[in-house]
Amino acid sequence: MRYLRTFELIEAVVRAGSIRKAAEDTNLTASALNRRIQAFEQEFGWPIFERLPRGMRLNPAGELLMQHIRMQRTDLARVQSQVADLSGERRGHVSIACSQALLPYFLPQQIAIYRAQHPGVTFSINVRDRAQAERDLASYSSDLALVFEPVHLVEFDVLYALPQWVHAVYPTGSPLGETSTLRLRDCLDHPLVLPTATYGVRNLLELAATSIGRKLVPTVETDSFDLIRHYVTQENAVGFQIPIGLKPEQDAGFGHRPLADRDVRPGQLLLGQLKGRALPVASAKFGQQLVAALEALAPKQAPE
Amino acid sequence: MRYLRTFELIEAVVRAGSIRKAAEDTNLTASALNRRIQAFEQEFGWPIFERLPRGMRLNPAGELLMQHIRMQRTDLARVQSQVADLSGERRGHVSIACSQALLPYFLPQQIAIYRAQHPGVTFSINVRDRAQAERDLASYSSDLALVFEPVHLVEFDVLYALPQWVHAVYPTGSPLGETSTLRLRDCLDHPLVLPTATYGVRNLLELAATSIGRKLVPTVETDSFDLIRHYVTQENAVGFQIPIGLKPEQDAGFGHRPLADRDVRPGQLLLGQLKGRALPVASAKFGQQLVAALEALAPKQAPE
DNA sequence: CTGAACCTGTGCAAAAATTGCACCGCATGG
DNA sequence: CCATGCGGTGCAATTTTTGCACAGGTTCAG
Repeated sequence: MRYLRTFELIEAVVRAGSIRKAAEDTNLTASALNRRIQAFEQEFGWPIFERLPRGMRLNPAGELLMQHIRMQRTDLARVQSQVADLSGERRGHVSIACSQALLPYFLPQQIAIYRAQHPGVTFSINVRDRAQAERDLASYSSDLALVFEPVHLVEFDVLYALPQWVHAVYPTGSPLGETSTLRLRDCLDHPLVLPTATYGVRNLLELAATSIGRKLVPTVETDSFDLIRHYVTQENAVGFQIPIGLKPEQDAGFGHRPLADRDVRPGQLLLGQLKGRALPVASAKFGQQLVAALEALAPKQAPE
Repeated sequence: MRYLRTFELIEAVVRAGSIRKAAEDTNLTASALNRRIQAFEQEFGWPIFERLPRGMRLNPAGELLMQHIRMQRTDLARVQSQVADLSGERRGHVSIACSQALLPYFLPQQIAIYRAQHPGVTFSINVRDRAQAERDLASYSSDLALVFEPVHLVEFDVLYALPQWVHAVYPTGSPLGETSTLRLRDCLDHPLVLPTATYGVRNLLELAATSIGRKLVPTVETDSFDLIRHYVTQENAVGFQIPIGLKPEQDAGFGHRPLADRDVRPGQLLLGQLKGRALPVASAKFGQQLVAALEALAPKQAPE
């Protein structure tokens, strides 16, 4: 959009940190770019950049303006998407900030279902921990967030909350698969493969361990859920995940089952958006589909 | 703002209804304006105007866009006002859609108080009936609304609700001033000076009259509260108003007192804004002052 | 202390976009 | 049926934006 050029240039300067670098990125001369920034500041009424000997940095006024710019851009996208929708064709783009657990089965399936009906819609999936996901929403860089046990919840509008019991993952044939109920203390006798502290599963486990007077000593600590799943088969270890990231049936090589309710409280997988924001049509509709899909998942996943 | 020029031009065309007329208003040639509109439509991706033999009219896509334009413009104003505020000086503009009853005493006083502290802030006061006031908020043409008994209340965020008992206004010396409690039936024996049906006071009175099996037959019906006040002294008539528009003490020529609670239910004077909208600093602060002022008014105005 | 490497900012001419003018085709309404 | 008012277009004039060269300043390494 031509009339948004000034905003693009401002953003380029913010990103690059100096006019000269931004000028390269935007295929302009530093002088031309410089004058556009100056012209804008004059119209706006206040400087929006601090001039430092090493470049430019947003001042508080500029920060406020940037928020407006981001908001205004995404709102224009929303309008365009609504217009496209009333022209019959649904086009558009859905961006989701989500937890790793959604990657193997849930999201690929849901996206495929949606795209079967609306092939014009594209997706971007950004893997974020729960804190980053909320920041993504706030900066309008994602439309939807699907995360486990988010932290702040301010400015977060919950569209659906799905309870998720933490599952233990163990190699096939492990004694952990035998007992009538799986207790946390039984797991702690095995080598532990744990997610790092930024993850909700780890948090729930730490709480649970503390309350039975034990400590979690991870043999392997990782931010890859994939690694957790695959490591347990190597060393008769035990890993932990939420069931939405696992196949319902036992997989070749490893099995999984929920930990006892009284040991580890269930967490919540939350689908949400930025509070008060009107989403583009495609994102809103995909959100609705996700709600329906999560709803269908809800009762079945309660432990026996 | 230079970069908003395209939007201004679009708005001009919408207002004027044709490119040629809009061209005059904007000091442009029809051809230049025409090409800017066409260029925008191409960038936007869809036409936003219907070409009629007699001019241009927004199509549905255009309506959506206009909403975005209005929103974006007022949000920019908000940002500028916030920036001004963090520069220490408070500048800005407050626009209020309000009922007539606020004009004689309440608003002038409140505005004066506010301006004493912030002389840089200007005001526009738009007298609107309750339905219009809400439309004003929705189209971003007013920041705040202060109205009696609004109708829809969707998209309306209530900042404060002040109960208001309908008062009868009568000439000094009228028997209506004598009784221990003022009943509606006593008023109905006098010639009635009533506001038109768009007003909340009329609405409350109609409801009350119906419930005691009477009908309101106005001698004078008007949309001027001023006329109501002044007419009663001419013909020993009785008018009705809410107390916020009346001096607490009896005025020269006429008196007023609340109608009995059981006859006419009290209405609500509502201060509100558009739901979910972030107001400019000046408007937000003035809103806070109004809330405080209304709060201070609340207990004293309950009838004995 | 010095010179290279950054940075923002400015005068001026070249390039690009916008505009005004004249005009076309078309529907409408007296 | 013709005058009027409408949106749209080719082309030249005009305004705006840009690139180039360069000024003035700070930082940092040697």
